[in-house]
Amino acid sequence: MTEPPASPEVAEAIRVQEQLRSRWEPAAWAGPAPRTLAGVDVAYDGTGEAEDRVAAAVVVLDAATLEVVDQATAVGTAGFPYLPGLFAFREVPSLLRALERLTVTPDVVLCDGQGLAHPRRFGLACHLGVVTGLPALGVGKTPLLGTWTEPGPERGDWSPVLDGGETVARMLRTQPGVKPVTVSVGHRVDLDAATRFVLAAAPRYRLPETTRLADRLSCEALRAG
DNA sequence: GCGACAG
DNA sequence: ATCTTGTCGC
Repeated sequence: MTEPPASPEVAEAIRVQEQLRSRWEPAAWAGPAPRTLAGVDVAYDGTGEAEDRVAAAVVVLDAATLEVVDQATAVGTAGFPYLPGLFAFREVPSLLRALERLTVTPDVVLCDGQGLAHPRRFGLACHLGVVTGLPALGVGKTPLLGTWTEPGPERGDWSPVLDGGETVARMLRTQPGVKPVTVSVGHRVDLDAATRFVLAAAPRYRLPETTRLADRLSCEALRAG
């Protein structure tokens, strides 16, 4: 309940986070299957300083064929240090600049990190979803918090991630016998829909193609820029 | 009090 | 996130 602010910047970030949270929309995915799925990721030069050089990338894929239909990048400075729980303040600014350079508006954004599976229920996927107004979900390699049991061994098997008595995410097996990923609600997408979208985007590998392509593009942009 | 801690 | 060789396997 209490969060001892380590600095004025941190206290302000937490305040902004709780302010944005009031604009969060939990609405279930009601529309037809998305036509496009976007993946976003950020590559870094340093190890967690506010001065680190960054390269943000967004890749838009056709949801049915997973072919790239658009992509964009933006290089700059992080502007905020890496602090668990305040990750969005490090990635969102440059991600917004990359998103502005797209020529198409994606139907759903798959973020590399958490959504509701966050200490204040407002991780990167919620934050980016709210500020862009786009449906968003979180797909992480490792959970930030919560407890869970090992999901079944088949692709599509999942188990709930609980925190404080509520389900905040799912550990989802995207490939048989491979370590599960963490899927959580971001904005305007429910957990069932988020699970479907992640599985659709990960037909071959553990991580969805959206994440893999955005990761590759961001690394290239960092080296080039 | 101590450790853990998305990328 | 990033630093990094070889190695096991389809």
